[in-house]
Amino acid sequence: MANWLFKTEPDTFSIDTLKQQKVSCWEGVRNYQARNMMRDEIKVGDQVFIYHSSCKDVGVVGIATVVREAYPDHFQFDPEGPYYDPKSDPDNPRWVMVDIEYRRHLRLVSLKRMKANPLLAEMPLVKRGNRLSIMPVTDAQWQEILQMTGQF
DNA sequence: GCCAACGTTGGC
DNA sequence: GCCAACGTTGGC
Repeated sequence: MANWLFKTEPDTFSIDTLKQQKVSCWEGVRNYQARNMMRDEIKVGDQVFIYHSSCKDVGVVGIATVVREAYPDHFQFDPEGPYYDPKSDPDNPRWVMVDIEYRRHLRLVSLKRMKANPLLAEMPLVKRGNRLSIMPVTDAQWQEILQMTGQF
């Protein structure tokens, strides 16, 4: 079983939204590296840290689990929507999404604290300029971040 | 296939 | 709102 971190802008979709919906698709990923991870590696039962970006309290805010593996992201075919990709072929969709289920909130683990923790130095998240919206998290990193919440 | 221009991401 | 860093695009 693997662990992941998914970034989201809470103004668009937050951990609270996910809690309300319980299960949600993770649409709108338009980056090949992130897509490949969804398509090839993310499995049902994998654990996911939800991370809030571009907001006041940037950091890890909760946990979800994967409940459905990669399937075509239909938002790529909606010309009215923000995730439209005119170059994607309906017979061979370019973009996929997975479904995740809300598990729990966590006490915020801020990006600032993660950057200051040597044990997390290898996370793509804390490396300068990294913009991956989906990234793998090692077991050690997962445990360390849980520890940093002070809840466990 | 190179690479400059451009658009986007995302922390601050 | 600024701007550095990155990915993508498109001319050649």
